[in-house]
Amino acid sequence: MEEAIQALAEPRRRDILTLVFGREMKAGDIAAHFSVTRPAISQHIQVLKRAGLLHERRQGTCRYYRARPEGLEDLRRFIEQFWDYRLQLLKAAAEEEERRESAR
Amino acid sequence: MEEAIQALAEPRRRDILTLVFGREMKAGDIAAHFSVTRPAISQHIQVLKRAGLLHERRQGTCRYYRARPEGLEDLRRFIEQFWDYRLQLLKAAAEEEERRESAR
DNA sequence: CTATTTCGTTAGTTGACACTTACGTAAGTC
DNA sequence: GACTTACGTAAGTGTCAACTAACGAAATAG
Repeated sequence: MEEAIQALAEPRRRDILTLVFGREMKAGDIAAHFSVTRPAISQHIQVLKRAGLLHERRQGTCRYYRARPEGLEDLRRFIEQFWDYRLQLLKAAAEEEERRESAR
Repeated sequence: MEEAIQALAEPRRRDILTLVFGREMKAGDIAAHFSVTRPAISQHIQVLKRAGLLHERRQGTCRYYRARPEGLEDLRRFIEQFWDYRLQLLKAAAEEEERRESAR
């Protein structure tokens, strides 16, 4: 999870991930979407790959990438843990409200 | 969301958030849990607060903090979007498997 | 009012990281 | 073999952020 959240903390890497979400793209085509140089994007891709957030498929000299949602599993659990607590708070607040309603 | 994910990218800030998850704690007591200096923790707390991830309550000279799950809403949506896609892929794979089963 | 406690804030330093330029590599094409 | 295409990698640079030490502020105790 450490690597995944570090990878997502960079806005451009989130953009890359969104770009290859649900469809494969060549490294060069990905880089073409950004204003920074191609090596910069290549380095971002390596970070995402190392974090388990990208899947690579090689064909000839090209490398195709697509998002790999499984890499988000741990981070998702971390977030969801807090979110469930929020729902629990909301439920408790609603019940409190109901008690006050019926007490009138 | 930008501020939230930046805040969570730092391991110590995640530790702080976990520490005040479901219970209030004084700033000093939070700092006592870590090996770095108190000002360092204080700065982390400010980052978390600015990101909307912490709630502050002042009483006398003390400041009590607790996790504020609502601050995770946007980030949660971002993660969940990819996760839903994963479930969709799994479902498609299962149906494919079923088709091959019944075709035998 | 002075002293103490509990904090936040500022200044300065160090390390990490995103970037560019230059180079290396692997798979075709002629 | 030499050339091209589509990449990754290495070296060097500037920026930002996490930290410590020193200081400031606000509430309370005596």
